[in-house]
Amino acid sequence: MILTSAAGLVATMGTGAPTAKIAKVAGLAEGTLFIYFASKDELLNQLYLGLKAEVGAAVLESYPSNGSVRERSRHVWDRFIDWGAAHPMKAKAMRQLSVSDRITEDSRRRVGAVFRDVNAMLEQSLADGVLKDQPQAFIGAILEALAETTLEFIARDPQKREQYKQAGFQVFLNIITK
Amino acid sequence: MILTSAAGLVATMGTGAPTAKIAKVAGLAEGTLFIYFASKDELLNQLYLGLKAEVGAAVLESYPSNGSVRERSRHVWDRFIDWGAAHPMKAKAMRQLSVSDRITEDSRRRVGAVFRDVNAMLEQSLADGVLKDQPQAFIGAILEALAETTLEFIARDPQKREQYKQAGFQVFLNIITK
Amino acid sequence: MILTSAAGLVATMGTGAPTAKIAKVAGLAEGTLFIYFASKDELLNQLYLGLKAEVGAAVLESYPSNGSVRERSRHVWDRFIDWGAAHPMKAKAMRQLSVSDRITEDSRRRVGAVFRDVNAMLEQSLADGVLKDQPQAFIGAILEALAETTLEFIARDPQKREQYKQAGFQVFLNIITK
Amino acid sequence: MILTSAAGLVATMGTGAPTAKIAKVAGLAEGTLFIYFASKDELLNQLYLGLKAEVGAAVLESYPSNGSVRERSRHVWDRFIDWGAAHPMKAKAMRQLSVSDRITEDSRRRVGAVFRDVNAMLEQSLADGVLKDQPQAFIGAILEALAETTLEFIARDPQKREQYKQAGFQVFLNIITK
DNA sequence: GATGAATGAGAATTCATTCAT
DNA sequence: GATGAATGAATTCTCATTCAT
Repeated sequence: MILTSAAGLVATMGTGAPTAKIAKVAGLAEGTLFIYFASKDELLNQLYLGLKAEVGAAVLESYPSNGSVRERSRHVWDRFIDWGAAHPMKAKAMRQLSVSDRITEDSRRRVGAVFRDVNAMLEQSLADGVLKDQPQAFIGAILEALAETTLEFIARDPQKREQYKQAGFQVFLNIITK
Repeated sequence: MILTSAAGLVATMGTGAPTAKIAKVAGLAEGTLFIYFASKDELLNQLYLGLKAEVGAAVLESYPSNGSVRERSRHVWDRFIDWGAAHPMKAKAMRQLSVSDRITEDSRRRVGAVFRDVNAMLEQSLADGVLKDQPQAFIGAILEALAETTLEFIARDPQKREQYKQAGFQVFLNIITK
Repeated sequence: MILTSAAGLVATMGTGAPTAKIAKVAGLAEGTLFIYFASKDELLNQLYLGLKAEVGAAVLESYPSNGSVRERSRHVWDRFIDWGAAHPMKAKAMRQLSVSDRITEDSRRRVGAVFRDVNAMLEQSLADGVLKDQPQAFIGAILEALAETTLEFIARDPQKREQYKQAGFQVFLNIITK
Repeated sequence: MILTSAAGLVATMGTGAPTAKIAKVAGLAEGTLFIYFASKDELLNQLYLGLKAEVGAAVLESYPSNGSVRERSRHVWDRFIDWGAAHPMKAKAMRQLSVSDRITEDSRRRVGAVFRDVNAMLEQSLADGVLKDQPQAFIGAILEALAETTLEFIARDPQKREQYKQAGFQVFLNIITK
């Protein structure tokens, strides 16, 4: 699949990864890629949206709607980290794409929509956290940065996965509650 | 100065900014750039190191060695954010460079050295924070991510600078203390 | 019909018009075009021949064989211009094809054959025109160039159609008679 | 020189001639061409303007301002045809460019300016020719088409050069005078 | 040291043509 | 016959790097 090989190459080479290489890794000829994506920018944006949607789905699956704040936070955090640890390339690609100027404002806005449910949950939980009066986008960005950093360290040293995961969660909980 | 114009262009165009353009903005001819830097990769790495050194210096200047944890944390945080808000281009360039595969492992290691003093301070402060048993690098990375995110939002909406700065600090304090 | 849509696209895009686009406008799939034409060059040549045949037929229809030189000239000229004004796309496509190196010598020769009858008529009329001793092909080419130029101006400013048509005819008559 | 080799290749291959081939024929590397011309379109337009300017200069040189209409017409015609016969590639390239949609309206307008002097001369001469009431642009286009056609035949059969030149002139004179 | 023209290896993209269905 | 996905060579353009002046 094109997006899968794109994720791998963007992870290691950044958004500068050649379309020809992406196609070849996907088992296709150079030109074939452009049947599915009108341009490299479109491919990059679709990749970004696809990855975000994937995390979103992973996080929301069997979400304990009636659990305590702690339970729900734990669920969100664990799912996010587990997904990232299981797909380190995708996680790294996501980081690269986040800072790229080739991702349009429109794409970034759509991602907000995908995470609306997650954010709604967070908002309730934030009742008395340190960030209670901040815009959701800011809180979301901080948590994302926290998760990405945690994943980066897990990727570097997979054996300490649980340790980092746990430590990250402490910070997470600290941020959204008290 | 070459590095200054490089920072500006890397901020807006990413690491793909042409050396020719960097040279021109610096008031030099294309080829002259390569008298000072053997290759673009070297320029990029020097830029990365230079920016990090600059933040490091800003953060450590008139550091209140004998202050309370809160005072010292506040100092570090405020200096970091103030520097970033005063030099949004440099801050953005730093973010671009952080995810680039053109920054060598060696450069990343050297940066650790630059921040040794900051980290040492943090370590003392961490006596009973949530991250007390985590490797310094992890803690440093989380704080860096937090600061970068905060700066990103300040850059987008400079009027809310103090609000974001304050909120970010709360998270910061929460992380390193209790 | 393939040739019809080809005419339209060659008119606007030149001979570089993609076969895929031609097929789509004709309501066919990309590959289907090559069932009817072995290659793009063949399509282009057939288009060229088809257009020339169409003009030839238009010009010869109800040709006043027994009329005076003036009457016959007038007939030829009016028919040519009327056809071109009625089918500006076809006329423009013809011009594009005329200068293209993808039209074979063979095709150009065949066109001569199509116009044999028109030329025969002209030859009689030339008894004492300025070009009386010139090769038919030269005379034909000059008249064609004259007609194409006239059509170009009519296409640009359709309101002055009759004015250009009349002026062009004066030149035409001047060339073939005295 | 780039424009010279471009003229040769556009003459034989049309505007589709690859920039890489143009550069190579000019004795340069592929990329070097783009130091002198920002894009292929710019190259094509400059070529067009250059060729037109060259003809313009050839035609106006030692123009007999005080001669009779016949003398001045003869001068213009002979110079044009001689130039074209001496530079068949340039003449053919000019024809290709004339029908190309890559030549901007602006370029075409500039050419009008270059030929202002020639046109001024023609206008005086037209006092009682068949085209006396037509717009200069139309007359100019017809004469250009006539000259191009004449050159085409000379290129095909250089031995008959004087014959075609003379015959073309008769038509020319017939058009602009009586 | 400084210059900037020249290089040529890529890069993204297009398109005629093929072929399995 | 018809389809349209797949191909990969060809095309325009970019850019790090070199080197004669």
